[in-house]
Amino acid sequence: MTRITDIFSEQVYAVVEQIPFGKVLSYKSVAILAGYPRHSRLVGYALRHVPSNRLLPCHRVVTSSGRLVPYWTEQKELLYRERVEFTSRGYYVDMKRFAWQYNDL
DNA sequence: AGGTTGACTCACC
DNA sequence: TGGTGAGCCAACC
Repeated sequence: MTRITDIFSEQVYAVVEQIPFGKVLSYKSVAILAGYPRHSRLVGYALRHVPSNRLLPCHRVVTSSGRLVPYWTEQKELLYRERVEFTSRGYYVDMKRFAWQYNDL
């Protein structure tokens, strides 16, 4: 297939695989690092369709405001296990402290 | 071929 | 905080 997301998805996966334990990245940042700055929505599409056999820490990808995936209750638990902390009301990841600073590479 | 749909983001209020 | 509306763009009817 020649769908753009086939190539795109591979690059997205490659980025997500590199997110360190205990850190998160926004869809937008993943899109930028994958080389497609305006395709944050497609990152969501790609991650929603990750093959089940593929081991990928996609729970470490959140919205730019730090929100979690709606209706994916397991995600918060996974992040808890990595000692990722949330804002007082618990709706947002504390991005100030837990967003991966990939600029340091 | 064209409208609808998002695991999105940003600006505003 | 929280809602809305516009911009985004390929997949999917």
